[in-house]
Amino acid sequence: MPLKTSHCNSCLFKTICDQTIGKEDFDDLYRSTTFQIFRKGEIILRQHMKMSNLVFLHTGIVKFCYNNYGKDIILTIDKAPTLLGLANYLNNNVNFFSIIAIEDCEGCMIDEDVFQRILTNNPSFALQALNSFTNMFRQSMQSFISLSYNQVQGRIANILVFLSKHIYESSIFHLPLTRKEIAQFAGCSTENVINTLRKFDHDGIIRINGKEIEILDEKGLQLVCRMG
Amino acid sequence: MPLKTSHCNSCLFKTICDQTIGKEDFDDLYRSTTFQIFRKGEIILRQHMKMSNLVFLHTGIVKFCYNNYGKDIILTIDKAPTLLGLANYLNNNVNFFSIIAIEDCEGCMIDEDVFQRILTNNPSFALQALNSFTNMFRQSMQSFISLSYNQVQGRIANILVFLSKHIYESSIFHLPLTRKEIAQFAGCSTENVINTLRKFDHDGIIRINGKEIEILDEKGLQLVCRMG
DNA sequence: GCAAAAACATGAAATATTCCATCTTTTTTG
DNA sequence: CAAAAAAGATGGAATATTTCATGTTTTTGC
Repeated sequence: MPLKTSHCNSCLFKTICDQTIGKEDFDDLYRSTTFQIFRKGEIILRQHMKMSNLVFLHTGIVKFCYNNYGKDIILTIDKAPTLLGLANYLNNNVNFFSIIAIEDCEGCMIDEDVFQRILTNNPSFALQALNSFTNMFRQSMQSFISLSYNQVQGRIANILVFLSKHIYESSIFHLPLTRKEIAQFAGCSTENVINTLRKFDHDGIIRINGKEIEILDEKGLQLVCRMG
Repeated sequence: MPLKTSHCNSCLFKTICDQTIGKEDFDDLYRSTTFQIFRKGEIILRQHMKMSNLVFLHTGIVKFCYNNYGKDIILTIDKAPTLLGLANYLNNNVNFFSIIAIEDCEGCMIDEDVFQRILTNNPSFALQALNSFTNMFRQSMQSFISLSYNQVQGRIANILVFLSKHIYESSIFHLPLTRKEIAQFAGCSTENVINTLRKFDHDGIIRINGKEIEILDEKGLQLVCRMG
């Protein structure tokens, strides 16, 4: 595995581990990992499957998908660097949702048994993991609130702000999702997404050029998040 | 504190602690707790406040409330016995949401510093706490999905099933919430709640008598949860 | 590069939902 | 206990949203 070795010295996960677990524990973990490339659309973790891995994502963007009686919905979106599978791991190892690459990704598969042993032996590592989980929980909660108690305009505005702030950290970005996927994220019809984006464009809040989106009036968009 | 002492031998929280932390740690915890009664409507933990307590709820039912720009929404409902404040504790001690008694409650306030020390020293206790947190997360996730991707009928059906299965464990129960609160839970207007409940009654799925609700056709209700 | 598929787009009809006005019933409070 | 307040209920108008039908553009796979 030449790829694995070439990355390992500068790996962020290693940096975190260096601060929280001993060299021996890390070497254990290291031996258990395998480097992996996921192509756009590939399933990294599959809903309902028993899993024996966590994945530390080095590069790329993923979506958290839940299939509800045949209907796909998107719970949230996350980007590297991040540890994937923690919520599932805590759910008796049964994947509560699927995690799917929405652009090409690189990650290291971490053996679940080794992870568990380290978690149990290193409170500070466990606390770090807990913290990461809490952040995801908070993010989900925000989506939850936006989705439940806003109308479609507000939900889509929230999604745009989320993508801009948390995923791309830029006011201009290339949409990684189709209109249909945004609809699955916003919990509305595809047509409604198209019309709403177009309306935002007409109102001068954003500028659309195919999948390229630029937020022109952030204050205006924030207003729609609250009021819409 | 006579009330405190009289309960402590049979306390569930003590039973859990006995399995995961040593006597010395528990005595520490014990000395830090104070017994407290919360009347219906009282705020147990207040959103945005820095808190220095967790609460182990012995009896009663509570709602998790989030105030979003002046609009109150209900995230979920929980009943004793349960540990309250874990999500907030993990969120840098800043209360992410409020927890409010919807009927009279009894609980023990647990000092946050003592809790933290025990959490750090006892991996199995931490894992237990983590597990409790995961359950709450899963519950929130279910609400989230129901709320986002169902229409009002489905959401209200889900709420009825949730109250019946997880809170009252009976097909007949006394609604602890007003129609307005159900609306805050379901993310819709009060009128819509009233009409929908009435429709369920007309359809013979439930029977309403004021705040008394009986689920007559559970299969039918489950169907509405999925399709509605 | 071309054919097929998927994504994007638009408008109109059907449906769901809220908002508002008004009334009755129940609960709270002094 | 009576008055006031809150909750529950109802109907209609206004608004939001979906569904469907249809056409255009872009992407995908051989």
